Amino acid sequence: MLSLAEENYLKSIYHLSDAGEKAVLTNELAEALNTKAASVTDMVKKLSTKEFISYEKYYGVKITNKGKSVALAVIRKHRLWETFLVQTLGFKWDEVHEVAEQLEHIKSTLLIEKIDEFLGYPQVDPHGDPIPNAQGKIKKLEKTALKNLATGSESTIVAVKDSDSNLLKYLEKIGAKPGKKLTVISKEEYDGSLQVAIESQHYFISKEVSENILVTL
Amino acid sequence: MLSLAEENYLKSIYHLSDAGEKAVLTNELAEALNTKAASVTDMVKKLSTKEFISYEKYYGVKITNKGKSVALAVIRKHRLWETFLVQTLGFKWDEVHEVAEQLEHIKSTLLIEKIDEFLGYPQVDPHGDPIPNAQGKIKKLEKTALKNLATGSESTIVAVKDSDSNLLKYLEKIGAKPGKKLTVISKEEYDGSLQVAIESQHYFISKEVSENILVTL
DNA sequence: CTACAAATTTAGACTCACCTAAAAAAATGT
DNA sequence: ACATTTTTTTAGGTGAGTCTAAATTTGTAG
Repeated sequence: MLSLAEENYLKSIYHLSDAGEKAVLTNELAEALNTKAASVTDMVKKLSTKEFISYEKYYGVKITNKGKSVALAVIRKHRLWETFLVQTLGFKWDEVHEVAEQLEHIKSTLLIEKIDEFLGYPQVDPHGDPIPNAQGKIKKLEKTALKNLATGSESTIVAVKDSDSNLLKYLEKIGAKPGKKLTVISKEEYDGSLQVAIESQHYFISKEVSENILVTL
Repeated sequence: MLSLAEENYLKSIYHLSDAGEKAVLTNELAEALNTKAASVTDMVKKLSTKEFISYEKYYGVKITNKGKSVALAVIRKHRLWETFLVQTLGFKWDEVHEVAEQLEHIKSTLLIEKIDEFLGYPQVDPHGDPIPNAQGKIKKLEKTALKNLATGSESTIVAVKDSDSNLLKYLEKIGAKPGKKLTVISKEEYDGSLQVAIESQHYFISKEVSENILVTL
């Protein structure tokens, strides 16, 4: 059974390596985990002998498939808990991270499968990040800012980048929640604002706001 | 901030001392916490200097008010999580303990208050144990086995003692769930069986079953 | 190519929570 | 009352995960 620290290292390595694409350096990891390089070296040796990563002195670490599957399980739990906190308990999505960091380490496959079921098998968390399935498969979706869309294009809201609570309230009011469909009616060249339709209601959206809404086609 | 181990010690001390009534001995604690007496002595010294308990060599420990409030906060979380697991996620109440042992250590007052609200401020957990409020006050209720009731008395089901899944299924079928009202219609002296009404339906209940249903007047 | 800077590793130490074995105190039986 | 048993404490040690300071390796600029 992996310790809390080991799980956190693997999660960070997974993220910093872009899902295992590139190697991760000691200092990057130390920074991400709020610890010192010397501590990272120690832990990295341990994870290496356990074959969750491969480690070459002075060249950084690469995550193995074994390591990836641990990382993805933790990420799955993190994102499901975040979704639960927001959808079920009414947390604002900028309040959930810290708690989810704790909940992601609860050991019980039954629990997380029940939460998944209870939430109706969501595909993305409240930040719009995809939730790995029980086998660790991620369905990755192309996210782009609303402002990049062409006139006439249809898309689905996936997340909001900023966590300003005025913005959140405004979006709440116009029904711009993750999952909602959205069509770009027109764009104003001179100020970057645009007109959109959400459930056949039309709204004007400023350039600033349109940069903070993430959508998928 | 208290460590996981410290919280577990305080919780055990609280329980073993009958809510702080009597002193707890080193060996009792070692047994309850699955550890060795020598380890208990160490920890008990630490908790004592932090004033969560008072400790007198060879005479055991007594929990202080400060210690009680920590213990009650942990117990509150444990019981709310158990209630959540059973009521919301459909766990059987004999499957929840291990997971709740982990969840009770999640640090977030907001989270536990939201869970409490979501559950509708339950008074007892699925085992019929009372849930302390946010201030640590426990409303204790007189529990007794159904078999002890006199003919004609009305009561509310509070919990089921046994965790036999056939029993649980049977009780499910006749609607004998915690919270349900129940009236004793008649008692048979020769075999201890009794007839009860649950929501104006009448059922025969054997002596064995009546020993496993806990009620409150 | 060499000297310096930056990144990384090693060495040694700390805290936490646990352990075993031995010593000490308290409880018990006759 | 005293010897034996039981309980508890002390002493010393372990592993996990962290730290600082020093040593080493790698990268870079002239």
